[in-house]
Formats: sequence, structure tokens, C-alpha cells
Amino acid sequence: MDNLRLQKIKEIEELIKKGINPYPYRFDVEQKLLEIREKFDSLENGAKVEDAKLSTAGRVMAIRYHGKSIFFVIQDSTDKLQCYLNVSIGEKFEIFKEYVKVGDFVGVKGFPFKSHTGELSIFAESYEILSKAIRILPEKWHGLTDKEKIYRQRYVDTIVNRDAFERFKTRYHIIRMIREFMNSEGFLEVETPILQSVTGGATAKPFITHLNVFDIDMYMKIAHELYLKRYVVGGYEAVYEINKCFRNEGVSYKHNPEFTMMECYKAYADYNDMMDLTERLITHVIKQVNGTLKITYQGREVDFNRPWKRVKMRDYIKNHLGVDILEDSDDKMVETLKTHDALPPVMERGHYIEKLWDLVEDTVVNPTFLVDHPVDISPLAKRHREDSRLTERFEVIILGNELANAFSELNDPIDQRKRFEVQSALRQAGDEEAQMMDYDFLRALEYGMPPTGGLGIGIDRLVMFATDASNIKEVIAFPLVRPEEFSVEGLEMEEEEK
RNA sequence: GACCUGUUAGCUCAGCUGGUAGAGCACUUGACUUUUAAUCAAGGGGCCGCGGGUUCGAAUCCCGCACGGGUCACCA
Repeated sequence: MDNLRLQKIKEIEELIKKGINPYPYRFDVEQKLLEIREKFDSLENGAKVEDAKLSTAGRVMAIRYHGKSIFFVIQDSTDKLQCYLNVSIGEKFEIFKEYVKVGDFVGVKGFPFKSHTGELSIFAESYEILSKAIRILPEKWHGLTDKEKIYRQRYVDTIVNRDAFERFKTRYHIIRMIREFMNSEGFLEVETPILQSVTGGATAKPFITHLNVFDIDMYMKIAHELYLKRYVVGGYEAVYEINKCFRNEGVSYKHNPEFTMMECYKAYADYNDMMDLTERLITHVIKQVNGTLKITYQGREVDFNRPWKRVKMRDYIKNHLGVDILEDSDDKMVETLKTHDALPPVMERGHYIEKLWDLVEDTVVNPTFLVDHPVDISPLAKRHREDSRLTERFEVIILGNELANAFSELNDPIDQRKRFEVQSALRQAGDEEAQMMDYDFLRALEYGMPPTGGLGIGIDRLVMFATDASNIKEVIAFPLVRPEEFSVEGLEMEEEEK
């Protein structure tokens, strides 16, 4: 059925009969392609440097047969480069013509020259097949555009769509930058459990899994928060973690069930200190990646220059909707929500406030600190020093998207217990996203936690902004997709074995 | 979950108001020693996503299902 594939399998058998191993063990790569280009790109057209011995390797991306000579293009992680081969190398010329195909890996030894048309090339004095492919790559100028195939077979996407290849490199550079930044600020990178018997630190539905040894269900972490604070209680004064969180919720252009979050906690700091840290960290990343703090995201200009605007949640909602989230009654809020057709699934004050904010958040463009959220929606944040109905909390909003969340951490164990009790009651009333009672965490706080500032940044969303990606799946190499049926391909394999 | 939309060759796509499937690239064979979307000549390749219905006849119309994409809802 899949003729092209069977044909290639046959070619491999023929190669083996000829004594050529289609899957040899190693090759001495002495130069990367970009190195070669940088060194020899200044050659005159037609010039060659025979005594510059090159040895490099890559995947064959194009072949142009030309009678007794062949041009082919190889690609490695740094660049693409044309290679030239002719009959002067003897019988291996015919082998190349017959058996080396687009998609295969080859090692090439030779010297650099510039073709008459000005293309830097390697004159191959010898080559070696390093790995044969049996599947055909997508065609060369439309590439792979089918979103489903791009997400399911990212390895093909990054071979042929080099902007995707670069985007993931950028992602991992950003993560490295964050580590370097946090380390230089004196933070210690630590780890916390992913499997937890009680999970918390965020308003979210957790995944449930099963631990056989104890025969108990466990949750997968929804945030790093509660364990990082245990570190602070334990004497670590500045810690951070970059790791996956898991939330059993919807999938959308900005939500993947597993995503990466950086959280950090700093003893003796408050949310004002964390705002300063956040500004410095994010502008550092944006500047490094884009070379400027004025970037274009999906056609809209976003200015990351400091200082970022600070708006109080209460004022912002009042100005836009005329509702005071502290003074006005539940009825008034419900009334306003009704006129916008935005009633929440759980009829409770905290949810009303969240909903009201959702109605206005899209009006925020440049990075903005949304500060001082009501206690109702901030069960882990410390009460505001000037108004106990509020908390010392901020979120970073960019183009209506939440990028970070932080607070002066609640370290009063009595207040924390009360807040958990409220959450626990909500949970019992059917709010699956309300916080679970975490007795061990309360016990930890009772041993005393210094005043602490905490911050969480969604890494995927930061990468989206930094790389102008419209969908979170574009910045997650292997995003969540429904499982595929492989039965058809399985049958093929059986046929081949006969 | 709701609405809109898509699924045809390995890839990217045509295929009109129903008449038995097409192009480019890729692949195979041949020609060509500086090409680069190489060129020229010839050729092979399809459960038209799956299942049902209407019809003399369905890739095409209708219904259901599966899997995507977009918008909304949900979601710190």
C-alpha cells in the first residue's frame, strides 16, 4: 500500500547486499555548517580552497542530478549547505545516485568552493551514508502546513519548517536565561513533588492518578506554591522552580493541560519587591530575544519599557463597569454580569469578581500590574496593609492575557487556616476548583514563615509573547492531542515481514 | 460543551448544478559535469476520513460518527 516506503526498505536491503551499512555508528564532524559558511562565505565566485579539509554531516534536503555530477543540500542544526559531487570519486558516485535520497543523513569530506553562481558549496571528495530514511519528507516549497500533522509529528515540522525549529530553540534559550537571571539574583533552584496527596496553590481541577504501593489516589501538582513555601519555612530564603504543572481543564489557544511555570519565593520581600523583580526579569528576556522592548504581537504593538502601569483591580472595574467590588452587593454584581451575559457557573462572590474582571481585561494592552485583589479570590495572599478586605497581590496582564501572578505571601497561620476553611466549604458545595485543606502546609506555617514575596510566571505564555506565537501549541514541542489509531500502519509492518 | 469550518496521492491543493479522479512537488526509468523550485522525455501511485441513506449512478446531495482548525464558553 505504502509503495514509497516499501521501495525504500528494498533499497536498504540492496545496500546491505553491496556491503554498505545503511546505519553505521559514527562520523567525525569537524565543522558545523554555519562555521563553514562563516569562514568561507567571502570566497570569490569560482574560487576554491583545496587545502581546507572539511568533514561535516547532515540530513539531505534536496538533490539535483546533473549527468556526471550531483548537487545536494545538507542541513544540520546550524545551517544548510550545498555539496557537489562528481564521477571523479569512482563507483561511490553511482551508489549515491541510486541510493542516497532526500531525508537520508550523510557525512561529507571535502573542501569549500564557491560555484559560478556564487553559492558556497563543499566539493565532496568522499561521502558516507549515515542513516537511511524510509519515509518521505513533505515537499520542499509548501512544506508541512497541516496543523494536526505539525502537532502530532513535530519531528517532521522542525525538519522542514525551520521557523518552528528556531522557535523551540528560542524557548529553551529563554528558560536558560531565566535560570541564569534567577541564579544571579541569589535564588536556589529546587524541586517539589509532582505526585501529591493534597494539591493546591491554584484554583484548578487536578489530574488524579493511582499509587499502587499504598493503594491510594494521588493528584498531580497544579502549582509549585505550597511546597516552595515549605522550603522558605525550612530556612531557604530565596528559592525558585521551573517545572510542569498539570490542570485537568479545557484546552485552548492559551491553555495546555500540562504547562511550564516558574515560581520563586524570596524571604523578607513583599509584592512591591516582586513587581520590581518581575519587570527586570521579563524585560531582560524580551530584550534578549527581540533586541527591543517594543515588540509586535499578532499585529499589535506592545511596549515592555519600564515602569509598567499599575492599576488597582477595584478601581479598574469600577471605572469600566461602574461596579464597586468591595462596597456593592452581590445582587448588583449579578445584575451587571447579566447585562453582559456572563454569569459564572458557581454563584458565589469570588466568582462574580473574577467574571467582572474577565469583562474588562481585554482593554489592557501594554504590560500592566493589576494589583490589590479582594481576599475572596486570593486565599493564599496576605491581607493588604491598608485595607483588610484586599490582598497584596498582583497579576501581570498583557493584551488581556495573564502572564504572572504574585503576592505578599500569607504567613499568618491562623488567617491561612480560616481561608482554607472558607475554600473547603466552597469545595464541599461543589466548587471543584476551590482549595483543598492542606493540614501539613498549615502546620509548616505554624512553625513560622518570614515575610515573603512570591511570584509565578507562565513560561509558555512568556514564550508566546517573545516569539509572536498565536497558539500555545506552537511553543510546546509536543502539545496534548487525542491519541491516534495506528492499526493501519501496524498491518503494513506485518506484510513487510513476510 | 455550542456554533462555523475542514478531511481527495508521501506533501500542497483542484475537482462547478451528481456521470466512474486531476495538477505541482516527491517517487521510478532515461538524457545531461556548476545546478539551485535545475531542465527535458517517459512512467507508477488513490477504501476521495469512517458508516449509513437518497439515486440508474455519490469525492460531489442528506444523516450519523471519528479526527482537526477557528470563534465562543469553561479555565488564574
